[in-house]
Amino acid sequence: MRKPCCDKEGTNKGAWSKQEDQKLIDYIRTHGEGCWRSLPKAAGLDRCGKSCRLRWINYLRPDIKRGNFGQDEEDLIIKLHALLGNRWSLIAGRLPGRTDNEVKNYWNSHIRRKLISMGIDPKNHRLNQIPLRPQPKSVSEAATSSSESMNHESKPLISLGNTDRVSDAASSLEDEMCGSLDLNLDLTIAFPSPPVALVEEKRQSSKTSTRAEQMESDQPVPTLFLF
DNA sequence: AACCGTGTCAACCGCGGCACC
DNA sequence: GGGTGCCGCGGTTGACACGGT
Repeated sequence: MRKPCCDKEGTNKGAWSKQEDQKLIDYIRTHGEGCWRSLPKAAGLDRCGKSCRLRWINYLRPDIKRGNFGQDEEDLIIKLHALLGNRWSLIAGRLPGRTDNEVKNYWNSHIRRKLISMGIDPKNHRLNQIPLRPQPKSVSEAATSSSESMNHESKPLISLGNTDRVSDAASSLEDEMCGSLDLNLDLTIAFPSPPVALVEEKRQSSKTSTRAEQMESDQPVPTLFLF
């Protein structure tokens, strides 16, 4: 029997106050991330470690990019979702400054609806009915239709079956890569907006590194990688 | 102005994976 | 090899905002 992640009694829940945010920020600035379980006590917060981690990652981290998603970001999400399924953390890893939660929310509230209205099944990116608007005009619509065209005929880009499980997506991805799909997609996790010093350090070392490593470190915009 | 339906998004919950002993 | 603890992920919930009637 798994123990609950924290003592549910005596821990705050719900929205974070400014004071709580400040405590968390101060603590992480001083001690760095990690040890989430012991962090709340050390930082003087009546929260469980998970809650602290989530708050930091999704909201307080200094490199978070807030605000609306750009068209290029939306296109990228659609393409990555077609390849990876609901692996939001991997998708978010390709969108600097975006969190998995934000990507997931944006997908569920905007993109999913959009695809459905176009007659596209958001689970497998397959055209499952006559689109309401016959001639797509926006970039994302074009992106989606290009996914279709990349995919020869109307075969789903990823065959997710009934469950939309990620392992299926991953194996299908492998199949696709072995097949004729010519996408140069590196799926290793990229840290969103690493500290400048780190980037510089990596740049220096990349002079002697392999081409793959160079590509990994020199990717300012994910779309460069994809397309 | 009040009510209701819908959309959005921050936060929670439970589970799986991994590391350590 | 099995048990335990922690972290991270994805699904879900619930509060709030907003627009329509």
